[in-house]
Amino acid sequence: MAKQTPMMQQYLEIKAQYEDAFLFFRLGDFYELFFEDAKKAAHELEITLTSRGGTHDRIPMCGVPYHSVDQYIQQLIEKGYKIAICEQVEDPKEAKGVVKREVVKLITPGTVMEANLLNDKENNYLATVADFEDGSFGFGRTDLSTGESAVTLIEGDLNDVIYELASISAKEVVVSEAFASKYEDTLEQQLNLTVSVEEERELPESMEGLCSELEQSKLIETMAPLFHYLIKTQKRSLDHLQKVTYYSRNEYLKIDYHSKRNLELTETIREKKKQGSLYSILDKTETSMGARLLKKWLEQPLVDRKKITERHSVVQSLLDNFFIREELKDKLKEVYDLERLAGKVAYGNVNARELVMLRRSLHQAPSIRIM
DNA sequence: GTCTTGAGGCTAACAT
DNA sequence: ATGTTAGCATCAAGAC
Repeated sequence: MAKQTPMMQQYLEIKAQYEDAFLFFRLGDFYELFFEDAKKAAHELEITLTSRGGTHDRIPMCGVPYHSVDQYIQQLIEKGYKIAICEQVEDPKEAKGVVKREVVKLITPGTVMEANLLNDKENNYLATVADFEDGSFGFGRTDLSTGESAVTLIEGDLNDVIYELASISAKEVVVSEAFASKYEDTLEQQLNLTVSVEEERELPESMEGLCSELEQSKLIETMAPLFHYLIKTQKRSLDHLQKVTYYSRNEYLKIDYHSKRNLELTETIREKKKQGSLYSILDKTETSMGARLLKKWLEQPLVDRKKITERHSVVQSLLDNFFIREELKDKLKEVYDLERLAGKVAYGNVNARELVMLRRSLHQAPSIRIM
């Protein structure tokens, strides 16, 4: 390969660390992509592929201005790609030679934090699968935007794993290299999700507290790679993550994929539209948190009689008490997405408008609690 | 409405 | 040797 300019050397060094992601390389007012990234991105995003350099050996390039980068990120995330955002980390006026640059965050389908890329009414799950020597699987999930995590064991085959991944609509799954080489194609094609590899299997010290309620070592081993992946990709505070909860797959009714589709619980069969689904008819929720909970209830019906009765009696008491119900509705209208707001605060990318939303929401909390 | 320009880094090519 | 300039993705603001 021909000798590169200083900036291209810098680019290649950084790119080598993020082989599996599009590297958005900040250059002045633009994020630029080079080489194969440029060719692929130009094709996916339908933008012009150009080049830079001299008259010979020009380097393929495409780019977008910083103020409209979000829409392009969104397109790539929706297609399941990962993106590394590389910023200029010193003042160009002070810099001698090329300005220092660093990857400041990795955006992947399962770790998106930007509100405009997330659907309010749906969780955005990053899953993880561990395969144990006895043939069983560990299955875990985290929604980075709300901070919730849950884990279970699967005594079954790969189809049961696929069922679990499909039932939470996981966007991305963290697995070992060995697992990926065996099943990556199946997972990507059947479930349309992004597969990420993480080898580290020891639980990070900073995450021990989150796993304090897990009693079996298999459960902790399942979650460890997922937490490593989060630390590696996010480069930020993960303080808003809540304790990992254990659930048994027997708590919920198993509905096979085809039945679920035919019941049109959350989307219609032919158009995959929400409108017309059972969920869209039942959804009278006032908050995003409520909408996500309702969806969970529909997709994972309870089987334990006692729990079902409990849930019914709560619903019944609200049905019977018109005034309390209406008052509660009014108060909840003032409540914004607390789960995700908390995440943004811990994460350090909260803005003023969102802080005002947080204040209004918390203001309602005491009176709601009394009811 | 349509056309032109500049936004900010970096570099190749041309000018002194 | 050192200095100046043209170009280069898209988008929004300004000119017409």
